[in-house]
Amino acid sequence: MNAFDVLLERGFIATEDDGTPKQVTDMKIRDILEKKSIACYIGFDPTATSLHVGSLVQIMVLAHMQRAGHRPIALVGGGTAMVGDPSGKSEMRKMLTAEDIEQNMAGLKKQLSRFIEFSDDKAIMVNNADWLSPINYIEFLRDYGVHFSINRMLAAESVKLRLEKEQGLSFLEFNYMLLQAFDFLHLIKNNDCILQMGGDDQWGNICAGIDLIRRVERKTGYGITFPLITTASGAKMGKTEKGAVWLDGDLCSPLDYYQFWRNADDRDVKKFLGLFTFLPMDKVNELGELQGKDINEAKRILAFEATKLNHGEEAAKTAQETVEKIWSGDKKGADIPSLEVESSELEEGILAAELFFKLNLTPSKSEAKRLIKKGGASVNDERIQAFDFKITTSHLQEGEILLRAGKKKYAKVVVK
RNA sequence: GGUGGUGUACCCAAGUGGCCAAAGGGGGUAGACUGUAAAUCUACUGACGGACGUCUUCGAAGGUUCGAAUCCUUCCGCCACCA
Repeated sequence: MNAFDVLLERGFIATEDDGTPKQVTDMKIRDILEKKSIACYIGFDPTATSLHVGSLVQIMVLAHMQRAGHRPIALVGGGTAMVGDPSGKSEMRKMLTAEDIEQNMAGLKKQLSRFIEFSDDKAIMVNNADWLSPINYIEFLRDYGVHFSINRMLAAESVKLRLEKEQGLSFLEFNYMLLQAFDFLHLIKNNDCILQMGGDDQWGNICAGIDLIRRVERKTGYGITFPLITTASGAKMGKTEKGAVWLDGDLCSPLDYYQFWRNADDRDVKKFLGLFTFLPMDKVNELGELQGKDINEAKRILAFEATKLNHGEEAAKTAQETVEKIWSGDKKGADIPSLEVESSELEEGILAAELFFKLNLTPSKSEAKRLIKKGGASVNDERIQAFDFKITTSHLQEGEILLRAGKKKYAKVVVK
């Protein structure tokens, strides 16, 4: 099957009610993907040291492309990150220093490598700062500025939105579109990259690139965008204030990562299986049919597969075992966060709230006390009643003490 | 450059001298109910302290006042119109 149909089938590409694909600049791209091997790209912003699950759609798309025999290019917006994309944002983005960007890029490559094979240039990562930085303003205006129509740019949805809102739009941000268009032009010239993809907030930028390519190179570029994935409850995926679900294991442990998927909304399970695993579609459909509590089996598989992709099979197995041990009531030796304490300390008794805080079960001691008051904290699965409850050696069970915050977060204390 | 407006906690948004750690909503967390789901109901949601106490917070720095998010001064950011 060609890459286009794969993406379509797995739910990456939005469709009309009758099933015809939306957000594709030209359906010819389907035939092209069928008949030959091409290079395609997606841009990532190096705004943090880690990507989070919000970028996973883009990553998976590149991975599917590679599997179908195409060559993915991950473009890191090292140059454009210094400008800021107005698309979809109500605020101006903070600008980053070159050092920040450098550091972030390294993180991104590491993470992308888990999904995409970069060896032998089967995929490449490029930084648009390489060609954007040397640009000379006058030359750029003369050579490319002539090709951009302000009228057309103003009509772009992303720009229109900002103009309507009271935030307005600075000239700096307005230029983002030109730079991104230039990226595409650069890649089609130097890497034969004829396809750009991205989130659907990138539609206008992608079209601008295609336009520019037609005018300058007399070639045809193609674009496909993907709808923003929201959870069934309407929230943007993986972007909770406190816990953006990062791909980096240091920022979000494999265990938490596993649990994130395990706790997916019923209504999202089928969609997620298609988007975020490589399971064959008949398997996905089969799992998607499950109803009622049987759907937990599908979530189990989703969590495992998703974790495997990001953290590797070993980590996924460990996470799954740990979680299932805990839920089956067997908490001994589970691989959960732990803290060592001196036995003398424990003999005197340690404030439970203190331990909850130290084990990151709560962000502060106050929060821990609140949790206890709410009845959400327990020691060895017994609810703590008093906010100044002390934990002592009497709570030791086979050398450890199990702490639990809420239903799902566990940690343990062990004696040195 | 001129005029007017605006800057509040994770986000949106009230608040124009004390009753403001700051209404309301969203989000988040917890409890009940369940299927580690959803929906619903309830509670919590600055930090620290044995909960009535202290400290830090309302763009920044100063000032007036017994007392300021609220008044004054300067500065910074953003917005709109004019030029």
